[in-house]
Amino acid sequence: MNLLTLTPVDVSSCAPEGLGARIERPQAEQLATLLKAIADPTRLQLISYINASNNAEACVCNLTEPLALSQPTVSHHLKVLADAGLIEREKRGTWVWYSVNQERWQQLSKLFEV
Amino acid sequence: MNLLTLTPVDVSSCAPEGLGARIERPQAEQLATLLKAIADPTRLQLISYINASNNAEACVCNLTEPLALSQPTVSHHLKVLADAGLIEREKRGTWVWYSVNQERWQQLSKLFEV
DNA sequence: TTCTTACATAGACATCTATCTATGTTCTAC
DNA sequence: GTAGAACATAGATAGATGTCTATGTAAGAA
Repeated sequence: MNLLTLTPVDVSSCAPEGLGARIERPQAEQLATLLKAIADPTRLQLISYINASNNAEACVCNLTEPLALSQPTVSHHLKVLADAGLIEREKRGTWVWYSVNQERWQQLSKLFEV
Repeated sequence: MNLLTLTPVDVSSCAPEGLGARIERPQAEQLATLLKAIADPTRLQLISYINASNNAEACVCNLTEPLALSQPTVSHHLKVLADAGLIEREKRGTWVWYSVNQERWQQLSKLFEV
């Protein structure tokens, strides 16, 4: 089974009332998949490092050293975040630049307004 | 190692600027522990079911049947949520009533205001 | 006391996941 | 076309986790 769905979950349509009303299993699983993407210390750091970078974007090579992780491991985590729609990927020459999808984070924020 | 720290993380002091500024490993691990508590479909359903109950509280016996899970499994998930400070426990007679810690959820909401 | 009900804890087990090394792919430069 | 740099993918492995059954604990009723 895939770690994450290929089409990122739309929080607002999948749980329009947040967690204030009963959500059924399929919606709960979609939300959990999205939340699992951020429920990891390395990925939280990646997000914060990208946000704190120039133009709020960073390439993989800028992230491996400060996190003291191998390049494939960082690539793996960035893929998880990208598959969840939380960050965006843009290839420019040999480099790949990642940036945070702000709209998506705002959706998440609303989910917790119980 | 414990699944969750015994003293629930204070989001606002551990990441005062949310994910807008670099967070270091210890803070990232604390936040991840908190987020892992909600990054599970069963626990998301539990939260929503508690919120949707009378007086926004529910006992274990009210939750096992609609979730089609064994009582120990439900107890386990409620413990994870309680240890993270996301729900509160109150024993009344033989029953144990769980309710959502609203303040804590608001803290979480602010975390995502990137 | 004894029984029953509601819940927690312990231990086992299958699955998931974070990390690594090794290798593939796609650019740029020469 | 060849070499090197940046990143992705594949496969392996140790550790984490969600679920269960079995059992313990505490409170009320008879």
